[in-house]
Amino acid sequence: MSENENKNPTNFVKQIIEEDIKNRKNDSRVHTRFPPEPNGYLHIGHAKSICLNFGVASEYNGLCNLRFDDTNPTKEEQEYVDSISEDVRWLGFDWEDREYYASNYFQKLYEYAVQLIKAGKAFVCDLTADQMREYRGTLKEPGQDSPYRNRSVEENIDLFERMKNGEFEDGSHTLRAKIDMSSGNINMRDPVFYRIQRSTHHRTGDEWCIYPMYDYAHCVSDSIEGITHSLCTLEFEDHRPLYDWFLDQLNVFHTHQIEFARLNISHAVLSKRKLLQLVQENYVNGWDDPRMLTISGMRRRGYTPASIRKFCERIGVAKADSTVDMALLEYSIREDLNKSAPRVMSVLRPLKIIITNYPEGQTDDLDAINNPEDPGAGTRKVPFSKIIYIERDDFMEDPPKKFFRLAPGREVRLRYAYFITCVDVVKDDNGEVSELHCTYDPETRGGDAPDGRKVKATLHWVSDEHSLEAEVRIYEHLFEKADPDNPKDEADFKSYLNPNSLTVLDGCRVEPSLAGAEPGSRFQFERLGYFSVDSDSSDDKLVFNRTVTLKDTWKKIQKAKKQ
RNA sequence: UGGGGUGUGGCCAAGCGGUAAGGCACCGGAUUCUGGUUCCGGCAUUCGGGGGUUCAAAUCCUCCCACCCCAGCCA
Repeated sequence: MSENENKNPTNFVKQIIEEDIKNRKNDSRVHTRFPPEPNGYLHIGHAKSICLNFGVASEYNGLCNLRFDDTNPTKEEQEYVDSISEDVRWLGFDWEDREYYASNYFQKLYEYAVQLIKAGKAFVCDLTADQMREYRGTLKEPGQDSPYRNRSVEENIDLFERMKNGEFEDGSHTLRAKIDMSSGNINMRDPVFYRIQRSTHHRTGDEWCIYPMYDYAHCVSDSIEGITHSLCTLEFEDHRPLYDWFLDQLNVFHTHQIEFARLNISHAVLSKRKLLQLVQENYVNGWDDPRMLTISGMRRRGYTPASIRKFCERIGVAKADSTVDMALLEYSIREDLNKSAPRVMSVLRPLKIIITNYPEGQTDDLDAINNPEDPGAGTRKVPFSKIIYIERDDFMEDPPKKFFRLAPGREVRLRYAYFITCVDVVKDDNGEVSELHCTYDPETRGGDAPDGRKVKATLHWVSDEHSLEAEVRIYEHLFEKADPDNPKDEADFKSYLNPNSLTVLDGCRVEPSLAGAEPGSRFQFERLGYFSVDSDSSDDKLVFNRTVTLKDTWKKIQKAKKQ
């Protein structure tokens, strides 16, 4: 890693904050918040926001709150607040006792609304949703004032109180801000900020039948919590005038809203709506399906919190719409696991080898290094015997020029074990290679030839008698197309789903040291990739997820040849 | 002339008037008991386009072009 990458990268948000600190704005205090709506699971895009909010807070000796933006009881559930809390914590961030809910402020929000009515800045409107849409105008034409816009303060107060008391039907009345129906910014055309909605809230139960809307609740919540910098995504840019309007009218602490570009990743879909669709229509197996870029999916897949944080640091924070290459995410997890994951040998598609000159019934315990990147990780013993398995891909009967691995008559090294030479190829009735007969050179025990002769390849292997059976789940990109949700595309994003995104390999063989491996633990299967033990794994049956492959130069050469 | 934004290599992204950081990807080459890792080298005479200001412009001005967001009683 270059010296330059280690330097804490700058971005426009930090620049604003640094300027504010310099100018002693808010007494140079920095206080942010991560404000998820508990209506879905967190994904890598949220991780960007989490890292940004908690990151700048800690960098400038400030604080970051976790605040659930729970103003719409029809969509929100406790299940989601639990999963969100777990995910933020897992990512490595601590909000201490500052876990807040917009719903904590419902009473205060109500009182502020009354204050706005008294100031002549809000009115109760009887228009139906359809009527309101007509009065709103269009993008290019101004709207028209509601016929209820000029009700007296007294009448508005009375009506609003009765709304709260449940005297009206859902949707029959709204509380609206009195701003400007001809504004070019539609958000300023007398926006609704309270609606009647009789549904049970996951925290306040049936205490309220009116609920504040985002534009009102969010800015006031920020203000109540003393948030200095309210970071949100670009689509809220034209809500900022309304955000500012409420705080100005209320004359309360004024938080500064700053917008940044949301994250997109190639070969993936990141909107909550689309993720929900994949889950509900069973294109994936739940929110934590390892193919999903949800935090829970990535956790199950084997991603580390550090690798996700590093990824978020690398992609930067800016205002330009962008799509980050999935390769960068994969690089980030490889980089982390290369340093930390214990190495182990596993054979995914076994090809049997009989070492013809190896004594029957003998076992050889060979020393293997646990992690060449970490000398402190020590060594372990790996048993060798007469019958072993190697990867089918590591043998070719008629090898092309650059194939270095095993072939008839050729000698290769078995990692940490012996040099072997292929002397015979046995085929089944279909002409498929069913087993190989090889001889080994006892002099090469440990992997080096005393006479100094070299081999071109080192293969991983596993002993038939000692290895454990395992299921391995191989994942590829969920989408074949780099930009499955291109808005200009006529086709549905689901038509770009990769049919090979999941391949379940049964009958894989793993080395015995993996017995009892805990779910969630991560390993490098030498020469193959990084794998983690799935939550479905048990002592009876080990189940691994492939987190990511190793970089594969051989595969690249093959691909280049085909084209 | 509806409003609000954004355009720097294939993908991100620094740059803030002094002559294009960095990462990923890609292409070499060295080391290697993982075709991994590591290392070394290459990769924008040019910053959406045109004009202008200036000794000097990706940075300032101006016109144009492209793309994104907004018409929920969602967030």
